Amino acid sequence: MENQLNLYNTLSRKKELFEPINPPFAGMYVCGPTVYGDPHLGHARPAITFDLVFRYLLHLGYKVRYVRNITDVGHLVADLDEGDDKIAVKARLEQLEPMEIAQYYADRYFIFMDSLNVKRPSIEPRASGHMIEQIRMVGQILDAGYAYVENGSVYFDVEKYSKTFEYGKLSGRVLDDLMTNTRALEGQDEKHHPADFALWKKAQPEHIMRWPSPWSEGFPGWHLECSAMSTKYLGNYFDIHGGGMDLLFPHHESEIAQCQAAIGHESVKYWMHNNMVTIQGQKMGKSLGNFINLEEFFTGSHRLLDQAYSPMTIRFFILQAHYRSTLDFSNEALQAAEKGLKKMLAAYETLGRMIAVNPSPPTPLKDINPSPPTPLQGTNPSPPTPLQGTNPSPPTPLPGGEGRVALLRQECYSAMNDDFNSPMVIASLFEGVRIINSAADKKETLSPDELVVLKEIFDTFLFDILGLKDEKGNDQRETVDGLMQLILAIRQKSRETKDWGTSDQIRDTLQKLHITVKDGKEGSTWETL
RNA sequence: GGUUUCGUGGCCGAGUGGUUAGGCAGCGGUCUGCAAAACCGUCCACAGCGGUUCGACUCCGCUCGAAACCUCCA
Repeated sequence: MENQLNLYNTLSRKKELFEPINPPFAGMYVCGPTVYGDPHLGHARPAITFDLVFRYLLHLGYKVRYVRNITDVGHLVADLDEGDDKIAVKARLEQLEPMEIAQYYADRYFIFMDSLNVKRPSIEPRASGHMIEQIRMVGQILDAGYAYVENGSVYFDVEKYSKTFEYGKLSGRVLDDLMTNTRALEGQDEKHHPADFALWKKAQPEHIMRWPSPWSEGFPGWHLECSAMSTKYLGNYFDIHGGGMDLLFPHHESEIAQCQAAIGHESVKYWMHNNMVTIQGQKMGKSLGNFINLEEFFTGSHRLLDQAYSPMTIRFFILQAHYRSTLDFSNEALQAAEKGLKKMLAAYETLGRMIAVNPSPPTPLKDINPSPPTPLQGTNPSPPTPLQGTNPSPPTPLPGGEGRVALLRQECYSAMNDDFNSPMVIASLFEGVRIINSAADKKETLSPDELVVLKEIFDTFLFDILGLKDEKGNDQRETVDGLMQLILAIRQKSRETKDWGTSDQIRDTLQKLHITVKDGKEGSTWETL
């Protein structure tokens, strides 16, 4: 009962019990990037948010098909004197094929998302590769009578649609307001109603991205690709559709209308939206000069950044806030996240040493090392546990799960089941950190079984579900570890003879190599920065 | 102007009608050859004004402020 997943459905504005349409399968579609520029913070948040959802659904045992599109056709440009395509504009500026631009930035997107340990979705379809599907959907909407052709372009008839259906139900818009508040835009006189939107646009002569269609040489409208590709890969009715809150209107609103018109019913059961990112309380925008892309975060090469922040610091920071809250980036906040994550990972290492010293009876350990990002995933990634009907229960707990340690695990599940509350999970894990460190200090005792359960909790939640990982290189780990044991043994000897000169020289030299020696009651340990 | 989401301590951020969030920073201790790390304790709070209630930070209303969308963007 308590282990049932609840998620916030934007459509109902309530948390709802997650009941997949076809268990054990779960389908999720998320609006991906328009690949005409380098990935920035605004790309990281939805990617990580829905990566968390993806990972948790997998953990619960669902067979998840996660579809995230690549928009390589581009959207219309802001200054509408042109009505141009973003990718096309960039292509003209840089004297490149549009597809060359799209390929370059798609590759960049993948690289940066990989570094953030975002799992690759099951399918990443491209808009340009689904022209046939989009054209067919335009035809379906025309056949249903909810669109009209004007001068080679096709528009969705919002006014007619709203006589039968509720256009605006997702975003809370009222059509009358839209009518009065929509700006009269140049070149839009083909529309019968200001709220109508394009399904197909006839290309002007200067347009370089164009495809043939029954109506004109042109390109698909803004919202069509998501409707066409989501239903193609997930069926006419699927579980979750996600994206940023900024897409609520008009994008997702129009998707609902398109599917209703083309298919005869809505296609999405649960709508999920992540909130936005601000930088020092301000919106992030190119015009404000506070637009920081991910490469600049990772290298620290932006005037607003005091230092570089690693991908895992960014990820941890994003997960420390609930996905439906706005998130404010500042150096102070990022540095706090960096330290917190380091403390967490250090405790995990401590835990590993305690288990090595204190072996428990032969209990099978699973996933000793957090798995690196899976290179490629099939359409149906295999779940970690057997399926158990509509509401799979979490994996069978290891023995020894009693008292505070078992409580921790329960808290983690409760938090995740309450609309993916990752900040609560992290708070619980920090309680685990406290327990581990206290035990290491001999201020508390942990049974071998408890140690194993703690490790299982960290492996499951910190690494598998939150998707964090230790960024320290593992290449020559054993060699370095052996060398360090030797060095620390020599230093220990010099300390026993009160040869502080030697012992301090070792410590200080190691510090210069970014290795910190930590002296404790039971001897010394070390860690890298 | 409209729609939506918010306003929590020095900073970031959870949560709840009456009971400790958590992280970072600060302060006091323990430990230490010195330090670091770690542990323990501790200070600082719920934008403002009304209302409902035995009791509100939590519910309702208003005010002020912020962000997103309404126009390209996550």
